[in-house]
Amino acid sequence: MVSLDRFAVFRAVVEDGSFTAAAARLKQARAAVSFNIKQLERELGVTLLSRTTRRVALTDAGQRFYARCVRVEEEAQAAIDEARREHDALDGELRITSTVEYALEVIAPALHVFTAQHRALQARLETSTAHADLLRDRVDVAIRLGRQEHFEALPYRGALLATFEIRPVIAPSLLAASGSQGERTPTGLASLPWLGHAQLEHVKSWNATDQHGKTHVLRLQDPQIVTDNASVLLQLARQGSGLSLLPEWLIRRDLEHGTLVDALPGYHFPTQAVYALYAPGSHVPRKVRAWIDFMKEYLAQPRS
Amino acid sequence: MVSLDRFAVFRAVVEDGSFTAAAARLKQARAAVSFNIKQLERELGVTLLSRTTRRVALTDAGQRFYARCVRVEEEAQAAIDEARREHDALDGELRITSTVEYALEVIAPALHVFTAQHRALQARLETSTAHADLLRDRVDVAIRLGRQEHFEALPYRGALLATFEIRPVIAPSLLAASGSQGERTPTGLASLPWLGHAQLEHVKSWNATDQHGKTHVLRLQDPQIVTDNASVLLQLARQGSGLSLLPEWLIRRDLEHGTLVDALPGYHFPTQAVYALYAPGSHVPRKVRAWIDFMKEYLAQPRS
DNA sequence: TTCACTGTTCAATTAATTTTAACAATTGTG
DNA sequence: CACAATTGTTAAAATTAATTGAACAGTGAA
Repeated sequence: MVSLDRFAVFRAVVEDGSFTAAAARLKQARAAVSFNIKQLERELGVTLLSRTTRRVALTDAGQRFYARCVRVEEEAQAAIDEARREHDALDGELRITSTVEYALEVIAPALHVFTAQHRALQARLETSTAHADLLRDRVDVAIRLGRQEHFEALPYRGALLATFEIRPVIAPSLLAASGSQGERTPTGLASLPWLGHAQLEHVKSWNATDQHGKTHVLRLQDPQIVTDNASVLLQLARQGSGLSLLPEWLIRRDLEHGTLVDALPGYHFPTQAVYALYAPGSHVPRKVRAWIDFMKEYLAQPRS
Repeated sequence: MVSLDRFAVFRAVVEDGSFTAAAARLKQARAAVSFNIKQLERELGVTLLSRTTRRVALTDAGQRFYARCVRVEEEAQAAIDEARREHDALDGELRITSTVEYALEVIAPALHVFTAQHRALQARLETSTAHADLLRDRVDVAIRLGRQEHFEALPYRGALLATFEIRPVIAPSLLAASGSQGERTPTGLASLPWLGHAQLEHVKSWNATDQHGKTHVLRLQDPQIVTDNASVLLQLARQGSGLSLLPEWLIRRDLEHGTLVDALPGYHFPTQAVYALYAPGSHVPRKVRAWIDFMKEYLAQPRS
């Protein structure tokens, strides 16, 4: 009913003392100021400014209304400023979700560096297997792993942070004990026991590419053990329970320590993506942007 | 830059939980709500509502902004309500100006009755000879006396309260002492001493109309005494210093007491107007309207 | 799956605002 | 005292902005 936008015009007239001066300040034609004041008075049903062609004076009602106007405008400006400040702020809470394993192996160390750079930020890292509803759970960024195509269909915005490979790994003891005596070729692995991941159980073969770009199909037996937990899979692999395909970031230390060895060195497996998903909307909060940019850079440089 | 009118739309969405419900409450199309929210977010540069087609959720910034919005709207509503209340109120101050004589004889007794009817009103009656600038002096109503045409040119709005006559009066002693021995006719008065009013000094003749509607021209001598003050004129008349033309409201009691007598009973003089001038503007405060209406009624009934 | 319902988009319509220019009223200046 | 300058208002035109209605794509429940 009453347009609040005219408050600013009224305020300008009062403060500048004339319609002309107010128009100059507002960078509008005098007629526009006149129109707005008239409309405001009509909407209120009250005369705010007594005016002849030469003098403008506040009425009683106008006097009080002016004081109110100032307060309204101050409150409004505070609201606007706060929204923008919050948007541009590198403080407050940053809520992140990821899988347990990735959180443990990658996010946690990364967060250690990130929060050291931005001490005003409080990170809240939630690990969940279920894919959370970003909106319902008020999550700022969800780190998801998988094939790129898989995320492009989601109703979120996503940024590709990095890619990684799934590597076939095996305990040295199992490799030594196998009949093929350390033969690390596609055919040599076919007879080894296989540890399956629940989400990939149906995949009985993997495409591996050699140095020359030639594709080899690695056919697998039915797995003897299947689990949905990558950590369990890793543990089983360490124990020599079988050959397992695991993301490179999960097995980095085992490879360094020799507790696991690469079962097909020189061959490449299809890359997986690390995606950061965040709520749609044209304006991304600065802390979200900062975290994503940081992670891109962090994941680009090789880990020590 | 930022339109405050969209705050209400945002608030409705938050409170109703969906764009559709908000649109229903605001009696608008869903598209309008969508448009307004998008504009608001664009103007702020901040995403306030995370939304998929199925769920709407506040962002951090949106959460805080909502709280601010409520305050802004409350302040604005208070401003609007106060302005309207003040406009419709019969309290506060009512500032009136008039000439000293009219204030003394008419306004003061009238105000006595008026303020008794509206005890919350505080009247401030300022008597001034100079015609005040209504706007500069913040006068609500100026009571002015004179010819009707005189006020229609002013940049104020005016209401005709009443009309009155100027009467020629004379002290009985002077009338008795005059040669014509009480002859109260136009010709009989011509030789009497004349008391002039400064504003009317140049007028040497008056048109008087008898009962039959016939106009007589009353030719006067040069006045021996001239003053700009009606009270002084009255006092001089009482003393028998001369014949004087005075407004009927000023001489009412003198005529009753016989300290003055009408010099031309049965003849009529051109009527003068009592005008109430008030500040222009389409909306007249209720207290001003009440005072003017009261005065019209008050002046219409014969004084005791 | 299908269905009902969500928020968004688009083009067309409608409404609102702004401007330009002319005007009447008023003040200060020469 | 007339003149020029300036004020707020007005009217019509031009411009912008907002709103609508319909079609759409995504979502969740039966």
